[in-house]
Amino acid sequence: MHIGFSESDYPDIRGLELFHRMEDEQFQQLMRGAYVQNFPPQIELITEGDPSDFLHILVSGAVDLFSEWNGRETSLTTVRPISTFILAATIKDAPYLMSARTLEKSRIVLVPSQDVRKVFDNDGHFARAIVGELANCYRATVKAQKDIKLRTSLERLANYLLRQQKRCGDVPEFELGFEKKRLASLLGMTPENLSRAFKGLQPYGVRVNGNHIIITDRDDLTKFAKPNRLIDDYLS
Amino acid sequence: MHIGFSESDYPDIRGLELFHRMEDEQFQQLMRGAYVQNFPPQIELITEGDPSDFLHILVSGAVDLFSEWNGRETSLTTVRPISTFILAATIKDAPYLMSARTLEKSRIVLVPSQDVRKVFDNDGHFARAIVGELANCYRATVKAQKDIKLRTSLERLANYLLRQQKRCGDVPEFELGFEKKRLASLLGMTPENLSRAFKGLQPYGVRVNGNHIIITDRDDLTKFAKPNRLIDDYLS
DNA sequence: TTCGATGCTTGACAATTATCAAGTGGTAGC
DNA sequence: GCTACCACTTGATAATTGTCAAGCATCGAA
Repeated sequence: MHIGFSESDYPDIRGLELFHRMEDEQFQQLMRGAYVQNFPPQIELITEGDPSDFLHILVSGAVDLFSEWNGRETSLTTVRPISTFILAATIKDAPYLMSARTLEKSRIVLVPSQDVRKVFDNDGHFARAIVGELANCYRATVKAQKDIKLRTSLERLANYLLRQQKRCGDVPEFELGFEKKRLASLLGMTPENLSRAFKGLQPYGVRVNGNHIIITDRDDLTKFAKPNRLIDDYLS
Repeated sequence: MHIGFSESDYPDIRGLELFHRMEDEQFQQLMRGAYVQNFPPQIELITEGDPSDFLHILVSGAVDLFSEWNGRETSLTTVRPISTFILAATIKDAPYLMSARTLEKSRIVLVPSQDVRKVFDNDGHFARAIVGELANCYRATVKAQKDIKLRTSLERLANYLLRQQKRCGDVPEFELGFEKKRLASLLGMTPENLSRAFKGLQPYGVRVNGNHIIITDRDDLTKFAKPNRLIDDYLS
């Protein structure tokens, strides 16, 4: 499973906002201790509560961040390339708050947390870039909290569909980004409830066929969903 | 309402983790443009969606961060002295995601966001301190998300009581930190449901009299609440 | 091909939570 | 004192969501 670091990954990683403006020397230092692994699907990469030994950078594939308590489990977010995850735990040298598992075959760069903290202490550009990244993460979770506290599951699904539609280029037909089981977990509901929620959106012009979605009357759905930029916009 | 900056606030603010290690000159630059205001209770300081013109530092009093959507409202967190709020919006120069209102008479330092960003660009210590602060905020919201997605309202209340008990020094009798109406909102439930939830915890040794709580059998309550450090601990 | 596993759906039912309406008690202001 | 207001509670009811069980379809392995 373990593979030596390939320099072909360098440009992609260097291009990340997080590493873009840092000193070349510092970047090299980070990469020196780093290595790459390819993981098959459904591998648990991280278990919540463990010490954060590595900053993870997802180069390709997809990773689910989830959490468990008292026998229940919920998905909190999905990481897509190219981006880092569990940055906050790395910086704070604190235990992971979420577990992580691959959804697909994934290529992941592992940077020792110790190195990240060291470079963070020495490189102001890097520190500032981390601020940007953390602020984004923070604001994303605040939006997620608003979504779940202010909306019913039907409303959350409707807004998810509109967001996904936008991500797919505002076309009337598109694919659901996830397995329905996981979408349900992300939206904070059971698969059964999701199944019924799709039916509940039929009157608003939502047609479902497996993972294929057709939105026949976008205005109608929007009127129901009432999307809000302070909850649903990726930017800002 | 407006009062000129009093230097008596300096030491308190300087003592904040956020400002502690920054260059003295930079700190002075921040404070030069800052000013202090005293607000009565129930004043809306910030409206979500507005541009973030000031970093707020709560010197005394208490502030509620909340959000609205489609006629509904929910409290997301409470700020207590001495700490900053809406740091992420300030740094990103992005609109506020939450509104803020005073709960009590509050003394607040307002630092122009522009100045914060300028000093942030120049002072590596400040940038690093901001990282620490943001990471804390991020991890706090992740915990809140887990709390609400993995627990029923009864479980959330039970765990809140245990947290509050610990905050009050692990004594069997203590005061609820909030108006019940607000606590309900923080816990993501209606006041009626909270009222019934308190009754639901009676079998586990919870006695309520107004804002005064007595926990007669802490072990029993703990057995029910199943507190978890990855959700309920302030640190880590 | 068959088998078993898994994801999804559906129905029946139960638990949880919200809504609406009414009532209590306290408090601030007249 | 009284009155109006507000937080809180309680009961009745409804909406939402979850649980359990069963069935169907798909897929991959034997």
